[in-house]
Amino acid sequence: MEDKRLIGDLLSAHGLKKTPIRMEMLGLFMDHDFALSASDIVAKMTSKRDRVTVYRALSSFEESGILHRASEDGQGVKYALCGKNCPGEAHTHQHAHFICEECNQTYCLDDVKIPEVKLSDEFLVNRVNYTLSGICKDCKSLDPVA
Amino acid sequence: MEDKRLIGDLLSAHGLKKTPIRMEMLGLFMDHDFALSASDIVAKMTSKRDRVTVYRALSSFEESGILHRASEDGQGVKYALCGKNCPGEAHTHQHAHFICEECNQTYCLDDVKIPEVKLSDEFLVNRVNYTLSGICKDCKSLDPVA
DNA sequence: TTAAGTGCAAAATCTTTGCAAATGT
DNA sequence: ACATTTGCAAAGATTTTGCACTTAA
Repeated sequence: MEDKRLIGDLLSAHGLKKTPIRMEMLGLFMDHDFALSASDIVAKMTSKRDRVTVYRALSSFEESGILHRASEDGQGVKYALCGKNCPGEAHTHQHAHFICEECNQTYCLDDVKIPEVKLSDEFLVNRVNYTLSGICKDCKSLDPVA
Repeated sequence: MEDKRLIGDLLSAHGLKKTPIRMEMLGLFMDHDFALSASDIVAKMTSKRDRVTVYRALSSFEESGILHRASEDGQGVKYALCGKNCPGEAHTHQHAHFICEECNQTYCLDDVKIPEVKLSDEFLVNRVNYTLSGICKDCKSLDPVA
């Protein structure tokens, strides 16, 4: 992974320490184009780590704006890297997500803008979440049946 | 609640038994215009009931198409009644949901159609979930600050 | 009668909190 | 040095499973 410097910079830029665990965690997010849950991460980490540490790192990353909650499918919240579109604090993550029903992976569709709707003034809208689900490219090719 | 017959019919129509618990559960869903989690239901049930029974009834209702998963905010999946728009098995719940960040209640915006987007053909879309969040009418009136 | 639903006990997850020790800057 | 991060232990919450008992149809 040549992104090591990038990851380090990302951490420092947010006032976080470059510890092995956090470096590895962010590496995982960079290596996957879909969202990861705490459990996903623990499972993928080479060096065995404590779940608690992962939870706290995720919270920390979310607070710092490095990650955002991409989806909460079935059990467990999933996180994804904030792209360039993420406007600092105001986390109106204006892109859609796709969850594969087969492999349960969550993809960030960074290029798909969330269409707007107008709501009755009974509601004050702060955030929008647009999540599609179905079959992803990988599972489609494996599955002869549609 | 005069909907008793309605609820009973709903259960029979799906080949389910009209037990007191299930009747009461569906009554709760009819009495609220927002989604309920298993915990919400247990808390609201007059007669004290087992969580397990509630979980199993919810699964049963979801399978039958009486309820659908409306949102999964933070912890716990929430369910809502399927409206007339719900096309039987193919649960493309084409209406938006609103989650209040203050009281955590989930509203089904049955009248808000989900806008379509086109995805690359890498993805086969089966379902769409469009969830807005912010402050609901009740919390807005209580909160002088916006 | 008999399949569906219930209740209790128990376990598997997921997540949070507190505190002492270790680590990065 | 000092605030951050970690690890362990422990607890709370959510959800699932197994089995015997009850109940609606």
